[in-house]
Amino acid sequence: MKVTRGEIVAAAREQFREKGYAGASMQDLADRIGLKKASLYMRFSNKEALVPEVLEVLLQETLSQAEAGTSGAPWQITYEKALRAIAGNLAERKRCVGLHLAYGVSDETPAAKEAVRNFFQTLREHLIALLSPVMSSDRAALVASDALARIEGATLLVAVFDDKAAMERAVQASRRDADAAVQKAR
Amino acid sequence: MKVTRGEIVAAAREQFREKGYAGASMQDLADRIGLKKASLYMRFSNKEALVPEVLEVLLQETLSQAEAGTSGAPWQITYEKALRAIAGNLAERKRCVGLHLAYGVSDETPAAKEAVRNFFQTLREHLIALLSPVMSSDRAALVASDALARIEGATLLVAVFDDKAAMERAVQASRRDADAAVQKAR
DNA sequence: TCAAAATACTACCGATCGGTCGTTTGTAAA
DNA sequence: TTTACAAACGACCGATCGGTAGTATTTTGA
Repeated sequence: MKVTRGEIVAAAREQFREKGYAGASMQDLADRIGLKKASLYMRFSNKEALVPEVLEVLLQETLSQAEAGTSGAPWQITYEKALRAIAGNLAERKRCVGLHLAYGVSDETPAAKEAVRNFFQTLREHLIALLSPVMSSDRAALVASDALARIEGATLLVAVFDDKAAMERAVQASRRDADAAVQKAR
Repeated sequence: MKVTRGEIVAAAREQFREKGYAGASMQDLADRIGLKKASLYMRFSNKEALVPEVLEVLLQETLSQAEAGTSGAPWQITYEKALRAIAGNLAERKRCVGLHLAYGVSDETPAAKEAVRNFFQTLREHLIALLSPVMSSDRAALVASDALARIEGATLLVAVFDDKAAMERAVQASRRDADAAVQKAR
């Protein structure tokens, strides 16, 4: 007895990753964690309520990976580590939870939609904060946005062609972009 | 009377774009084109069968836009036009059909999965063909793949933040990447 | 002109969807 | 040992899912 909230969220994360928001079912999720559907609804009032918590866990995991042991390191190292944290599980698991949810939520699920927006906004701001010390904040915003797009886009090649090298290239290229932006600003 | 196959495919394309594979329903699709569901099944034997035709239309549309009036133009112009054709409807419509389908299909829909693969492979090969005259085919493959990833990734920013400028930056940056690859090879 | 082929219809199928009902079980404080 | 409450349960809801059987209507070609 007693399935933890964390276990539910972790399983929901896998379901969303594999099947997207529409494709994931509460019955399936309940089965995976060894609960009956009615019991699952005890813990989460509806399907949409899973989304913010899944993204919150994913965000914390990503940010903690990004910040692990980077104190005092030069900005290039810290930035690349952050990119790699975002790229993280994407290449292994073949699909990106965030992107799958970004496409899956709509105006019919406003809470989920806002959660997705906050998730990516926080990621973006994290990257911007790493770049701001070495370039103007306007430029940092563009470089960070493009890095995010590049990494998320690489998940397409991973998903469709199993091309994991594309993800590594996206990380490296994004780091070089940041370097170039610093050079140009001088 | 008599709804054309093209009208069905066009409507299916919109549904897949907006709701993804799992989220789109045959009943909804039938309603939009003014048919009863059973009549829709007369024309397409199942939901999965819609996918290859939707992608085929999208592919032809993209390639014809890419090739329109580019005979004799320098490769940079032709390449950028192709990138812009791919980027095309993405920015307006907020979501990319190809990417939404790429994430939505699974091993349970093998025909659809293969169609998605073929779609992106053909797009990629088209870009590679444009770059091959001016760089090694290995390098062309990498540059083209990264351009595709970049543009598809930009759809995330368009979808989540309504950041259409990100798409334009992705196109411009991809063209510059190709230029740089040519310079480096000399 | 007339029959066959194509197209569309009504009506229905079993399965599953998200979600809720009333009830029982386990656990921990009083 | 009683009490109280979260957690889990079986059974069920109306709606919708993808898909099909049988029939009517339109288009077409000989």
